[in-house]
Amino acid sequence: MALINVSCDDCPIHRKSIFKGIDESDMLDLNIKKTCFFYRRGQVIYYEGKGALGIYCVYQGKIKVFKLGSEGKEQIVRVALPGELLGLRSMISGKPYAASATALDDSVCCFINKRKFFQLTLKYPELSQRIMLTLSFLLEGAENKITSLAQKSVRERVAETLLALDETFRPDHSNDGTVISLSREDLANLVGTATETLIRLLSEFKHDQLIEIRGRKIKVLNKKALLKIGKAFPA
Amino acid sequence: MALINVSCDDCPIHRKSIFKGIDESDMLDLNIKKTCFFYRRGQVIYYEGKGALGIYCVYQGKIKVFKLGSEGKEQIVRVALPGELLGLRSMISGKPYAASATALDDSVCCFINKRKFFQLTLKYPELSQRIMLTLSFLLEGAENKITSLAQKSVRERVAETLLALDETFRPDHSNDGTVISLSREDLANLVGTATETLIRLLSEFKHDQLIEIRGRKIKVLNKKALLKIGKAFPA
DNA sequence: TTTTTTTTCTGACACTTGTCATTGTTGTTT
DNA sequence: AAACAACAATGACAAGTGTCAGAAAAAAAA
Repeated sequence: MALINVSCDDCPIHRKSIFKGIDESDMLDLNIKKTCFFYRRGQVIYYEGKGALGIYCVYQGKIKVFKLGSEGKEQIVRVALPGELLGLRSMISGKPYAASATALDDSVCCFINKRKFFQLTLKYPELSQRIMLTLSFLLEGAENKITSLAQKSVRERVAETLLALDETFRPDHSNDGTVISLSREDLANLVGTATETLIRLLSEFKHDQLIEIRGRKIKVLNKKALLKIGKAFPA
Repeated sequence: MALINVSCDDCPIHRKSIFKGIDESDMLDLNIKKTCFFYRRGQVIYYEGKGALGIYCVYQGKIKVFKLGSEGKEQIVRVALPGELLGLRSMISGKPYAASATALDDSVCCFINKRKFFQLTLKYPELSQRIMLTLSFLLEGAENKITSLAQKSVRERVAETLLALDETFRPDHSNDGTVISLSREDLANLVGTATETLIRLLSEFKHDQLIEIRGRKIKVLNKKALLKIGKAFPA
């Protein structure tokens, strides 16, 4: 982890982030007050159990947010991409982080102080509104995941997860060429299964030409078939 | 379902609900504008997929909030008790309900119009704050449930769920005498397992004197042992 | 009450999934 | 480049869990 300097002006997403619509002057101030960090793959942004002093805004890269189960196994709760916030819930509740966050790729995250953030919410009511929307969105995703974990087979969940990742990791507006690059262990921890089981199912999907595997890179070839296996509705 | 008239003054929880701190006059107005419904056990408050016109505030009873899986099986996402809100997320996001809600006991819920509600949030910023807290709380619960479903055995989850219900259903300040009264099917749908499996585990726990079963009523006898089985941390 | 329906419970069995052990492969370091 | 470490893949096996079928018990209706 190292300090780095990136400007909100260059931020690829700030016009789409929850900060859109903020005055020029406040944006400049935010730009100065924030602290940006560069994280190499595998490095930790924050640990479960630690106190939250503010939020992180993902500027670049991919961040996995996970909880540790009673046996020490990671359960990935979500993967955060540029423009998304980390630690929102803990900042709001004032309680310690309920999950840890580490970088899946080399990443940059900007830290925004709690006080600064709450100042902005006071000035911009639409910011509060957008936070509620963000939380609602996360909650909906979490409840879908609960239903999936409780009722679907691992096979179904793997198909579902591959499709979701294919969608999430897709570069803007590109129609093809999405490549999922995660360790098998991370993928398994996202699906909620043992690494070996995940690998077996990937092999099966590969054999059936539903996906293409090159090292740790996975490419979805047959969405329709995966949709059917995952018993999911088309996005 | 039938119209009924209950007053916020008599509301057993309004001093603890998110509406605490609202002016007398606004409270009176809310009291008039709200619509209260009485639901007999099993009756529906709202259906997944329908549009949300406002929120419901639980006044009395127990409400199960559930999603339907791809095979039509219910997954209970949470059980809402007096003072809690139903449909908050859909009202905020403006999207259709992502879950259905039905009464587990004879219950009373008060409906508050979307417009009225947003009026109040504009006047009382602390209300927005409390909504965010509520959403954060729900999200934390959901993420814990994800980890539990992904990593724990059914046996562990049954123990965990029994303890959680014992806590949730406990009458205020009473130290003993909590009785869980749910159908086996609902319990199974809460735990995320087949009804038969749940019943077998209940029989086992009963045999080991961890719980007492009288019809559909379950009483926790040995919390410590259940905690150990559930690999949970003491509340 | 008696009858009917619903719910709970038990048994048998198959199959999905996790665990352990081993080998092959990829990528990193010296 | 060789040596090493990390990761990916496969096999064998046991245990947990879901499904189906049917009996017992409880609740609801007549």
